Amino acid sequence: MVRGPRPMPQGQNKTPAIPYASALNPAQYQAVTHPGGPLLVIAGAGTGKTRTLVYRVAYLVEQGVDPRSILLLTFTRKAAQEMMERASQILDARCAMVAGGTFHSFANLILRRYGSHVGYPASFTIADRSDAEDILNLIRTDLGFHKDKARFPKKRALMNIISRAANCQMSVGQVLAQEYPQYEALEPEIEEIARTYARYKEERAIMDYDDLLTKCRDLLRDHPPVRQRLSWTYAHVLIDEFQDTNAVQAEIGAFLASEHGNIMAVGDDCQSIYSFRGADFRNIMDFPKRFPGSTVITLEENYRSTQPILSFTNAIIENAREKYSKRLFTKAEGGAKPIYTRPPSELAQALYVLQRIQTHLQEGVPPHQIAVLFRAGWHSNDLEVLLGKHGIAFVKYGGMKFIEAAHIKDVLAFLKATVNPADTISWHRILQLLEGVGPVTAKRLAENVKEKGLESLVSKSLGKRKYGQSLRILHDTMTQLTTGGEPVSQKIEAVLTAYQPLLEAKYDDAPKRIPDLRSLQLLAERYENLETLLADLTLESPEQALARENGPRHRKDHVVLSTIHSAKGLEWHTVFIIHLVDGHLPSSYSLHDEDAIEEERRLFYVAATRAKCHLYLVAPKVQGQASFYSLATGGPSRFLFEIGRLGKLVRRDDPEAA
DNA sequence: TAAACTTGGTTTTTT
DNA sequence: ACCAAGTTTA
Repeated sequence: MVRGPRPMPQGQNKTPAIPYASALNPAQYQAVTHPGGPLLVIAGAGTGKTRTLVYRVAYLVEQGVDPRSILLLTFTRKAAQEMMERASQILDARCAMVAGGTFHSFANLILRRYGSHVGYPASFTIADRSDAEDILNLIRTDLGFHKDKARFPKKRALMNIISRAANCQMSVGQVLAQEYPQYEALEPEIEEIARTYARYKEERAIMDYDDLLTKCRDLLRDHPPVRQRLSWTYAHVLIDEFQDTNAVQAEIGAFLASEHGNIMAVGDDCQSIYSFRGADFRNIMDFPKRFPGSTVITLEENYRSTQPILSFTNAIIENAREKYSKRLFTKAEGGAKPIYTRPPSELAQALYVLQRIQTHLQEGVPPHQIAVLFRAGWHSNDLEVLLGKHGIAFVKYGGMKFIEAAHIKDVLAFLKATVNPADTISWHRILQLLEGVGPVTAKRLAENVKEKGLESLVSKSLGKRKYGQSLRILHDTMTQLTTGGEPVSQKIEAVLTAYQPLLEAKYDDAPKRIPDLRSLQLLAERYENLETLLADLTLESPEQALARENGPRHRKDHVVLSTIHSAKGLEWHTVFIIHLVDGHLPSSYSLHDEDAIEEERRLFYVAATRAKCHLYLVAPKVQGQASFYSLATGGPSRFLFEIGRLGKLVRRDDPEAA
């Protein structure tokens, strides 16, 4: 059963519908029309990386490859969606049938189907980061380590350690030695927590983000028939942002390509910014070793930025410790130098940005072509308030999310528990909403439900407790939800009815939260199946899903605020980089580690290369004494100092005069 | 045993 | 500013 590339009726016309040679430069053309076999495209910022992938998809489809057998793995689902849309525009609707998404969403799909091979039922639930941390916290308390004399890591640190071990393929001991020397003495205890955590999830059909990747890898590695079948299903594997994939993701890609070798990876070593998730920019260099016979193509012509911006970004990356193989150029001439400014305070910074945004809007720059970028979610707090006061609409990417709000998590816990009654961490959350039920009771009841089923909630001994009545109501709701076959929207309705009184009892600001529940309900109406809804909400930020839902028209009236990480792959006419101060960018956590500083520099590079026409570099003077929360030294970022010709590359702007 | 309150320690980026 | 742990009260 050979199911490799095969001709489709529509694809047999001999003259291509798309003039590839004139639409692409020679390097892009070579990548797009590559005959097959492993291909690595090193694509500098703004060199048409997305364009190349889009045309590659169209080319393959036009050649007669079944679109469903093309797998396009990207960093966000939005990116995959947009590429498929663009490919559909240049060729035809067949391109929308390409299988695309993130590694996590792909792994989710595969594991729903083949999970039994690695010990999971199709109805497993996914624990997002905070669920996973809650599980670790339960285990930590259970094992009693917090009572020890030495300070024991908190749930957040535990999660970081365990996740790093999974992503970097290391043992807990190795992670501790490398990254957390202060906890090295606690290795046996932390190991025990990690083991208990793994067992906890397996027994309850729960996966965390890392499990999706590692279990998918295990499935492909340990089950050759499944691997062969999937490899033939996906006859062409395309991976975007390859510099930010980690070892597990790279293995998944390799297994998928194992039968045919048609793997195309696109990335830029200078833009690797996810080492905290186990990505190593050196991986991209290993591609030709891993796939013998690889073709390597480098894209160096930049189509995004003006020459002054490009000169500046080239100067940033020139100071990287490892020298890179490419130098970007543009044929375009003219353009303004980046503007560097030093507002006297953080508030003055927000005011400056506000005024500049207003000016550009008056000049006719569309709001969605203006972006403000920063290192950490809270860096935009001042600006958000100010923009709100002046009636400038904005969307924010990164930072606190819709799905992380407590009331949304509550509702999702109800839904997860109906899909997977063994999901004790969701039950734990639900039960504590009831008056008179705290952590101890919740834990006991949750374990009872897992062992003995829903009926254990209405046993005689519990009926006498003061929360007996609430338990009966909960039991009835959940029984109805697990047995009834009604559509998703009705199930949500039932959950909201049960949850509303609990919400009102728990939160003083309940009226403010109710609209969010309606949004959730609206979002859910499109789904036929609860598992899919839950997986989508956990694997893609609803902000992005909603933005897509409301269409481009909605997005166009909003200025964009974004963390630099979330700005990956995007571009804007005008870009502000704020908090360009030592301690913020580079972040103070990175200052003691050379590799970490290198990554912060790449982060700055990614931010600056997002700009097409205008780039603002804003380094506020930090006022007041540094508290625990603001560790900035107040000096402008070292990355500015190290650029020797800074004075020639940027124009200074005196905010006092503005 | 839950809930309300005090105190002391921590700190980012994302699927 | 937030979270965990300890203390007090009901």
